[in-house]
Amino acid sequence: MPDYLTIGQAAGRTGLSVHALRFYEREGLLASSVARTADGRRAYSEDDLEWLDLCIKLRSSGMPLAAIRRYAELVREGEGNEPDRLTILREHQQRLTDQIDELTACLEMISFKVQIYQDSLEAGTADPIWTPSQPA
Amino acid sequence: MPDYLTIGQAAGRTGLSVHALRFYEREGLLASSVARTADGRRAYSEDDLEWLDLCIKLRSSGMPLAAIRRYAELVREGEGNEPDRLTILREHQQRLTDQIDELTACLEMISFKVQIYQDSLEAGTADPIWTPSQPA
DNA sequence: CTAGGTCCTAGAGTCCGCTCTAGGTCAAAC
DNA sequence: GTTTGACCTAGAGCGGACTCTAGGACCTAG
Repeated sequence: MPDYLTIGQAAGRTGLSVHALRFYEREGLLASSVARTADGRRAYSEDDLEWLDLCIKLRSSGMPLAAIRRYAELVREGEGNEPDRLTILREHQQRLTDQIDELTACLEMISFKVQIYQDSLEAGTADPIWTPSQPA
Repeated sequence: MPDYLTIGQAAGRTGLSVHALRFYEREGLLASSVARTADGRRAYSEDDLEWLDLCIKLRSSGMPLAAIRRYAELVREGEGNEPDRLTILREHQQRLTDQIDELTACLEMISFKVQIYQDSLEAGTADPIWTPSQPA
């Protein structure tokens, strides 16, 4: 009896809402089905939580639910499809790298703008720096 | 007469769709209103395109349309609200930094998983590395 | 015994960011 | 002179990811 958690507790620990937990399950995002108590309530194991944490990381890095579902399906199918899983992960890895590069570029631009506004605000009161036609 | 572009050309140059260009305008995301030809067609200036590029960068880094609209409003209002603009930019800058950190963490996790799958696939054919209960 | 709290299911609703449609104008090409 | 193609407006529709509601079961405390 490796302590199981109720859906409410699982929500507390993962940061997902109770609704989202049920939703993820319905959507087939879980690698293995959540156990139920005698009266039909969900009982989350540590493994379930670990998997959920993976899902959260994948989601928060922009992987669509459909892709997570696909990955979960492969895991459910069991051994033998590791190359397919690897492909999914590597594709996401690539997207992630690209995304970080893009965000970094955006950050640079924003930082540049922030610097300019700051300088102008510090220098005098509201010195216009940008052309009137396109103050940014 | 600094050459103006039709909406189709503007779409080509920005990468936005014609629909999206009209949508952004309707949503008040533009800093200054796009000129019109005698017969009512949009005529985009270089300044318009520059502003659109800024919008695209802000969007692609996750700034919601509402925030871009707010920023555009401030710019339309003219000088005097630079501190407010700066605040919006700095908030986004912060979110961006956080987001990059988060993505970097996710990337590390994914890369770790990729490494493990790769090692196991290279070693023998499909060596299970993960506990049966939670193959990731 | 009843009020409150947590849980259940199925399905409807919401928000965001577009995307597409309908119905119409205009100009150039055939 | 009609067809093609780019443009116009207003507004409907869509996909993704939740989020919430309705209606009901069960348990615990007062």
